[in-house]
Amino acid sequence: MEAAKVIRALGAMAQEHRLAAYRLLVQAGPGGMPAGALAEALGVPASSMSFHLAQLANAGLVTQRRQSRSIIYAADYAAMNGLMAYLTENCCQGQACSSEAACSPTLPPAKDVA
Amino acid sequence: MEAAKVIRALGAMAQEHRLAAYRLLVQAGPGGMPAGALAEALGVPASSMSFHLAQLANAGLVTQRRQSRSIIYAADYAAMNGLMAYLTENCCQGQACSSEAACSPTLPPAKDVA
DNA sequence: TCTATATTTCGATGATTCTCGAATTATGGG
DNA sequence: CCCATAATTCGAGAATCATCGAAATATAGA
Repeated sequence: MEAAKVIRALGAMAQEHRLAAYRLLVQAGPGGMPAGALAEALGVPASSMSFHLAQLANAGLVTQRRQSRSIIYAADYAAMNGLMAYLTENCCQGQACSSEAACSPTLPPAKDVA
Repeated sequence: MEAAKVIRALGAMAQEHRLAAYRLLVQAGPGGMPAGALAEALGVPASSMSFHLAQLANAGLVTQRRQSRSIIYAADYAAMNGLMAYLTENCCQGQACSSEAACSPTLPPAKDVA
């Protein structure tokens, strides 16, 4: 994932309603959720929700498909993986950066691989 | 890490110069880099760089310490770990979300843990 | 103290973002 | 065709962000 796309993805998530919406979509799974349900769940006017969903979609973090009168949004897991991979590689010294392996503050003491 | 802090961290990284600066700081390691070196490396005026570094510091992503006439910035790995942990837990269904274990688009077929 | 270096703060400007009601588009049913 | 539902687009306002030169602050050395 190139830097420009990463910046758009980060910017898309850096907003209260959008982060909340994305979290709901992750919970919802591949089935996704209609825009209206998200708006109601977050207590946001439909037009505002639409604005935020467009940002998420533009950043490639969510997909949209029409189903009858509703438009169903769903989290795009591949995009999230790409973002996590970028951050892990570029912002965590390539460490696995999670509970199992915390970002080491410096390079490993010795190159035990070479 | 609570949502508000996550949003500030995401917003701090969602900018070309700031993402680039943070990457340089990660590469630099715990020793960090002085503000001027970052400004020069990125080709940004000192006052602009200072503005961006303040954002990163405010988000808790970097620390600053004075060393003689320079102010040394360094990546705060704990903050990055917290951010990654939040994203992994809330945006990846708790999967390890990295090369070794891609975010599964849905819950595992069976609960082989229980 | 005077001067040079390193950085931040101030101030002004332009650009982007967020919000939300009103109007518009798309779909489905009678 | 008409009406209701679901969503988006439009338009205007407020708020925040990004940029950068000039001025201010802090440190160090002669």
